[in-house]
Amino acid sequence: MQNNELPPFINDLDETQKEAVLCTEGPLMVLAGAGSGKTRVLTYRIANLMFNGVDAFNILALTFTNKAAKEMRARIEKIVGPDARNLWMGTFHSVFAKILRFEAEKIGYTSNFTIYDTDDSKSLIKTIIKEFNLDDKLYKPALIYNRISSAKNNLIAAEEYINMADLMASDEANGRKKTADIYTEYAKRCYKSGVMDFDDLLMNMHKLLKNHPDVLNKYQHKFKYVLVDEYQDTNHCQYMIIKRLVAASRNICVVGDDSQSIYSFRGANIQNILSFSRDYPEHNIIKLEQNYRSSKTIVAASGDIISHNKEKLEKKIWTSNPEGEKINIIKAMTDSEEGKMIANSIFEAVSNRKVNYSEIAILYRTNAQSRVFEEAFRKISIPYRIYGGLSFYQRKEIKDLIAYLRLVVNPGDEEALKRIINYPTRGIGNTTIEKLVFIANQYNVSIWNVIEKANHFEVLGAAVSKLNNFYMMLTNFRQMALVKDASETAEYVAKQSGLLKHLHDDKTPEGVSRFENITELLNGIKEFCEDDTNENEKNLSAFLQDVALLTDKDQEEEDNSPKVTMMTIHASKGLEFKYVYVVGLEENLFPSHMALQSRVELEEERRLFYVAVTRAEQVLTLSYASSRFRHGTLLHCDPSRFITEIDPRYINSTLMYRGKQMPSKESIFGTEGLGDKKTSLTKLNIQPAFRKNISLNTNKQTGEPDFVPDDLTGLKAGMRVLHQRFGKGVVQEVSAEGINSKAIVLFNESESKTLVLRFAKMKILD
DNA sequence: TACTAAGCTCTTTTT
DNA sequence: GAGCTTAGTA
Repeated sequence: MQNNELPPFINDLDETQKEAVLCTEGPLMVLAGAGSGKTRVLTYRIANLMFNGVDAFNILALTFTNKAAKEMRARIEKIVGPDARNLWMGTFHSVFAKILRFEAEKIGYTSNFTIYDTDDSKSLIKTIIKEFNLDDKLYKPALIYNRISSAKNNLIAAEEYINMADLMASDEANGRKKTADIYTEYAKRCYKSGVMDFDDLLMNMHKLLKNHPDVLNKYQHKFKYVLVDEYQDTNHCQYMIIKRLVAASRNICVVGDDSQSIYSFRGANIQNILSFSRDYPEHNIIKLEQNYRSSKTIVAASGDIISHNKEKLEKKIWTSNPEGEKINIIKAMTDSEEGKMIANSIFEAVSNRKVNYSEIAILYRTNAQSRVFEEAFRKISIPYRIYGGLSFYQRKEIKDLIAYLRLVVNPGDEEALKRIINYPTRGIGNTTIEKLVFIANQYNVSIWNVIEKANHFEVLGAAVSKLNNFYMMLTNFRQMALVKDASETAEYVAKQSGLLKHLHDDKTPEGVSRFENITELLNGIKEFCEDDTNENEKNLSAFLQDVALLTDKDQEEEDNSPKVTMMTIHASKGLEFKYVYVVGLEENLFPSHMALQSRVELEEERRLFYVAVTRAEQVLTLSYASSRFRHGTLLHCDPSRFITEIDPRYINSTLMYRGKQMPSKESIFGTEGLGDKKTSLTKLNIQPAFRKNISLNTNKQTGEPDFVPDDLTGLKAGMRVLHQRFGKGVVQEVSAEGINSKAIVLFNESESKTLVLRFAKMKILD
């Protein structure tokens, strides 16, 4: 660095933040508590490097989401100008994909490799399991995928897996001793197809640096300063790549918060942050402990929560913000009542307290929980936006066109080929495809190679001419791609493949929307080609790489009207809202029943709760339901243990209960209920017999559900009913109208049950 | 071969 | 509630 002047923008920072920005040389770990201005420090740090004469090309900043990278780049650009465009900034996956495409030949790929998403990977694994004649009940594709993924994240290649005694032993113990063979075949098939999965992008990057000293040397000198965001979420593979990259310069700055490590299921290793000091003995540690985001109450409550964890680094988070309101707790009878109560609470906040919809967020543990809130919000017209779930790029029609494009770039792409070889239908049925796969495996070539030589295989019979047509169509597309840009090629492919016509002919509402989505994708490709803010190439290959690594959160919102945000807690990381509702706080749901096996897992759930709570700036509301319809069964639920872990001093004593204010604290903190840590998963006895004759499918022609309980129209509180199993009862409350409505019914003057009307065969007596 | 209805299973979080 | 498989029909 040439000059040591202080940049003018430095005065925007507090003393510790300044320190973190100015300490540019050598290893630095910034432990940044929630709301402590972590992004600010990162952006200013990069700006300061550039201010002091470091070339943008020599700075590498790695993040976990595209959004974080994009935002940071925009903020830096505001400070230092357009030079910020030259920064190497992006997600681990996208930066490494870019480098790998450039260095592909070194590891036996071409720069036209395509990327398998999770679905593609699982589908291939499933195929392999079938080919191996293994029991797919034992060898579940998702399970094997996770096993392979975590091996890759730990830098264990297929050929090494067999030598890992502990892995092999645990596979053997689970009766899945062929896992190693599946991994080997999977890796072979991906390589043969010229394809990388998400984990390969990391593992191959590591392989590249490890086996090619010249390449390592090149990037070590290129990236003079390396910054890593959310360091607590890095896995072993990412950790090793970083370690190699900075070995020469040792200018590594990691920013993270061990209390917010919530991705261990994806291989994240909290040890990476806990042992930074051991890896870099000459390091500095700076702790950002002032929270600028939340009220004193919320900061104190969150500190309370995290103090229950054993594994953590010492931090004292404090704030000079006002005391703020106490935390509200909402207890509902059922999940749909929970939705209704929160909808009312939001309605109240917006109309009486002048809160904007966009300042409100609903956070939940699982995506499936969004449904009840959607229903409740729609009923009283609260605008909302759901993040996660099925994203644009996961829709069938989008994946179909993308599959065509992937095949154009890389005809070896097996999953893409299987997806569209007979879509729209062109008479190449399952039997033919099976034959193709069989031949391909026999000759150890790709399916595409077999199609190329289809004439040589008599077994293919009448299908040969159809395969020839398919081959010619695709060859035509490939030639097109050589001379035209991504946009024109895509349009041509959409038309000539028959995909566009096929969707156009479908006049059902879904069909129309599918057609619109394809049009939108084509527009998106056009924009990609016309976009001159990034320096990237505009060919199909570059576009596909972008798309493969895109997530729902990265999508631009077309309509900017204020909306309530709904998302999983995982997706909420890095965001903040004035009003936050953390919902579904029930034992076995949050903490998840999957995480109750060990202390370590429970601590991660607690960190997740910590993340949720610390998203809130001013008002925090926690809610739970005492019964919930989950996985096809109505369950009795106990409140989450996390609620009891908050000091009652921070909790509002006027509690909401079924829409009314309840003065008593005892109903929450009394003897029954919360204090009791025992979990119960009592199934209310809705016998399978009642579901026997009820099909959950909707009729495709009319869109109507197959079964509607005709006796129950107009069911209201006070009515006497006869239930097939429980006998006579009195309706206490009906939650909503329509097919999914639930009724609380009192049977035998004592036993109250919440019934989903769809499943409850009852008669109205009066 | 293509399509559909019915039946079965599984169900946390995601770059 | 969704995805997948199977069986049956066009």
